[in-house]
Amino acid sequence: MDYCKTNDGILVSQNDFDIAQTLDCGQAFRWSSCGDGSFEGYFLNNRLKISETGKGTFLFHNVSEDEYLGIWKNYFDFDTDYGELKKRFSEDETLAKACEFASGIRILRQDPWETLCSFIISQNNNIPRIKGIIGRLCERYGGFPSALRLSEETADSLAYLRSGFRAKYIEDAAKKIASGEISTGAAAVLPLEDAKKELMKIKGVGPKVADCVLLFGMHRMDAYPVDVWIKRVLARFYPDGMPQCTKGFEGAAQQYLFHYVRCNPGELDDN
DNA sequence: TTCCAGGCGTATC
DNA sequence: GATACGCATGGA
Repeated sequence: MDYCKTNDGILVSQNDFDIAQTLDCGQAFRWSSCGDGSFEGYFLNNRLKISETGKGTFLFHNVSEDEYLGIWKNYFDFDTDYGELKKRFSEDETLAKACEFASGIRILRQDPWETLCSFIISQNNNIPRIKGIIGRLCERYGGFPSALRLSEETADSLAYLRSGFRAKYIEDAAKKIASGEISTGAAAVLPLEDAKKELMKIKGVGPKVADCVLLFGMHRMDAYPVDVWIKRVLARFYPDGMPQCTKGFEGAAQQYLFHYVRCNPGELDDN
């Protein structure tokens, strides 16, 4: 048993997991630090406070056993062996450093629609402002709005978000998902390139956002988003593409690298 | 003031 | 298919 019930919630023993590294590495935008190492946030409309009470031991505050097993265990991807992944990745020198730098990153299993909407907002934007826009969105609707609810809006009625040119993209995404014209469920089982093409029928969804949705919202570990930071990593270390040891799990490797170079931009310098 | 931010749509060649 | 440029907003 890797968890037990306590009066305060569920206590979980888990390797290869760091709360801040996982929730604050640019894959999710609805979590905030409590300042003491704990984080509070949401998956859909399920609220959670999570703390590390000892090395490798985590408290899911005021969570029932059913909620832990039915929601959070899956959200944090506790059934995937990231130790094994990191072992494979570490055949590569740069990846070895990245995995060691933030060894507790896990790829969250987020909601496809929320992830789609969030990464549309993320384009040509910075993380604090992305969080601000999503925060205003959730405040307005008392939680992250469904595609159906948002499909009633227009770019003009979304002006309160102050999301700039992205408002018309949010409108298009909401309408295409709500109508069923685009189905994330259908895209999930397509070959990677076909799934990307399907998502890219939405205005404001290009290759990078599509990969983010596939990786962070549909857990397609073979999808790896190439943003400005990963472009720099590829140019500096992998001119011929991601190394062979990442095959099938390029997305996870990408996330270790992304976090590593964002925190250590000097590693990109030639020397 | 200017530059930049987990890009993309459009025009142009 | 490749490349250049504009885009809303706000923080550094």
